[in-house]
Amino acid sequence: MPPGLKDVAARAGVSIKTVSNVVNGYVHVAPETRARVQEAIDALGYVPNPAARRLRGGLSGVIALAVPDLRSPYFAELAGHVVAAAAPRGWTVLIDQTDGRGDRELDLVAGLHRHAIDGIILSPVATPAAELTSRHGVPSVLLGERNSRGPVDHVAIDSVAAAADATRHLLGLGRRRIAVIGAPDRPTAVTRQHRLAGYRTALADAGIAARAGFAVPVGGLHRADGAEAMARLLDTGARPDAVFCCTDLLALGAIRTLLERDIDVPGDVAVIGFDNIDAARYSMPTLSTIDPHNERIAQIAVDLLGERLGERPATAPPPREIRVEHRVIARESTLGRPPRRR
Amino acid sequence: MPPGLKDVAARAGVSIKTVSNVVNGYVHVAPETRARVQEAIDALGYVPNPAARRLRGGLSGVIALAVPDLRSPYFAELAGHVVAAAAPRGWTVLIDQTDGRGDRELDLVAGLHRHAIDGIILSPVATPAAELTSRHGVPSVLLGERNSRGPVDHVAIDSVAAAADATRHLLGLGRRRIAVIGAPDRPTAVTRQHRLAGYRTALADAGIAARAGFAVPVGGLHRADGAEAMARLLDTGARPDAVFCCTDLLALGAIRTLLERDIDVPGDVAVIGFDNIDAARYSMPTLSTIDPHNERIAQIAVDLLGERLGERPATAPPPREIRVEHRVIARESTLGRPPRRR
DNA sequence: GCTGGACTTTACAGCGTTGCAGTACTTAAG
DNA sequence: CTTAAGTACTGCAACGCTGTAAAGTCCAGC
Repeated sequence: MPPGLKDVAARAGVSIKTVSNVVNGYVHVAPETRARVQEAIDALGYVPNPAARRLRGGLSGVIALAVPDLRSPYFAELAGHVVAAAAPRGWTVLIDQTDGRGDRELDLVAGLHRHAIDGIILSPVATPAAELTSRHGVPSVLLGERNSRGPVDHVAIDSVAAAADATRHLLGLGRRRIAVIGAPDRPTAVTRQHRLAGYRTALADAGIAARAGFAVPVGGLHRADGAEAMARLLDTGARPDAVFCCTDLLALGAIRTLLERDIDVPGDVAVIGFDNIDAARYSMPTLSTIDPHNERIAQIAVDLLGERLGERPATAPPPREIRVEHRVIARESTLGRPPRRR
Repeated sequence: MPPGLKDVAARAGVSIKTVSNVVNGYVHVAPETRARVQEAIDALGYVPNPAARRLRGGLSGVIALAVPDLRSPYFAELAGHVVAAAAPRGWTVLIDQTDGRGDRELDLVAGLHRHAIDGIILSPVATPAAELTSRHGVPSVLLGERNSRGPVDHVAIDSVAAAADATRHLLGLGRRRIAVIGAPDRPTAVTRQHRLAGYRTALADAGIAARAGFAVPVGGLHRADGAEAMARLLDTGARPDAVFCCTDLLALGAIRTLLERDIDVPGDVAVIGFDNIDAARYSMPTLSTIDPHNERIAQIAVDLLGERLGERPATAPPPREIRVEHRVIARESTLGRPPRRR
């Protein structure tokens, strides 16, 4: 049985509360007493019991992160950043996989784990922000694109503008027959709707009419979906000279199809993705993309939670909307490879 | 303030304990009473407080998973499988990133979060199994290759045999000048030592002498390390006709360097990796590799924890060693591309 | 010496839950 | 009719911790 304050107190010859005071850094403890207590703590290997602290009304030091699927690199990297950002505060992160299911997202924000966690960072894909109320809920931060203001804090890039920037990058290279892979296949796919909107905006601004069949919907966001969508596009006889893919994974799949058919990237078709996952830096060719600064987003999300935890619910300021800058990262899949060496 | 048993009891007109009995499925509750209590639970949105349960000596429904870094696809995918395997049991997973630091690994097994979690699944990279004692620790399961029996349950493939199989696959294709990328750069890198040993065994069995300089050490296991190691190998003037890489990420980096130098894969150099991460199925060329059946490993690890949680510590059986079958997955990076179509 | 104040330590209650012990009733067995 | 066994429910205590209140200690200043 692990030791508690009781055991430490007995060993140090003081009251339970004095040990508690030492553990919590209360100032009015005699140095000599503090030393004796500390010695007992070390000797017994005492660790405070967060369950008891939590029960007492305190914080547990655990926050939740809800993502659709860790097996997707984008969310895995995001999760890694969140865990890393939480560590310096002594927080650990509990992971929920929502599988993109709206009911799971709602349950979580409604407070499914409310007793176990101090706050939740949610990367929702299926639920409109306005519906994400937190009844008995815990402090929440939403990540990613949302089309309406919700009742909780929100951190994201301007997804429409980013998609437009990606498209303009292709336009700037002289491409005019620009397709898009990853059009939404259902109305709840908010993120993809934004990206499609940005694509359309950029084309319209350049005075280019949208071509029928150049917006290819996908059923999922996996490499396989990108590969399959690209094949479908080519099989219609379409011959784009550039493709904007709504995620890097789609782009990597699309490139795979292009190369299999001996279509040069970027010679024949330039490809740009979105997310700047790690794999984009090492693919062949390396993938141009939009960098949403996930590390910064993770840090801000953790900081926002940190602020909320320090607030009285009564005096809490209204939900905040934080906009993070994105940037276009131009790599080989649009610029081409540098001169070869051997 | 979220409702507790007290509130539910008041609403249903029964005692606190009866509500507790309903929540826990105690059999001797009259159907009519049960229905009334259930109605109150639903109306108030009652959720049991795991902190209180835990304090009372019960289980919290939270397990920990310790991995070096979620931003590495191998561990991210593993984590995804663990979270998915835990979900049907109603467990949530708390993620610790150890950064490959032995002290963190030791702290965790020693019971750093002992009060918050019911068990821990650890994927250690820096600590010999024998040192992973759990003093006040919680039920633990170790994943991955270990060179000595430890005091806790352990699930892994036979890493030496798997590396030998990978090397034999290259030998079977007629390759004789086989290099290895990812030799350990320090003695604690147990996993890589095993894989190097398997490589050497296979070569020796085939009567091939090890060449000096054909075992390239790496400082990390990232794509960049693989790319850099491959460049280093080629810059020495070595001309291998095959490379066994200790991880898929190293292999993808190595392939990147080869292609940049116009060395055909697998025409000039066949490459095989290890891990079967998702990216290996979609790289260009697709990557041959060893599949360690991570999904199965995750499932077994969760099941082992489940068994341990149901046991009295006194009657607990001794640590188990579970061996999972691996298999060689031959793809384009060793077999070549199928005929092209357009 | 006495008062007041700062410093140091302590007792107690209660957070939400469940194991245990126990009460009150009902039914079956002897 | 008595006893035993079973069913339905309840009350209490304790898990480990910390906020509050309060008690005890010490010393400066009058």
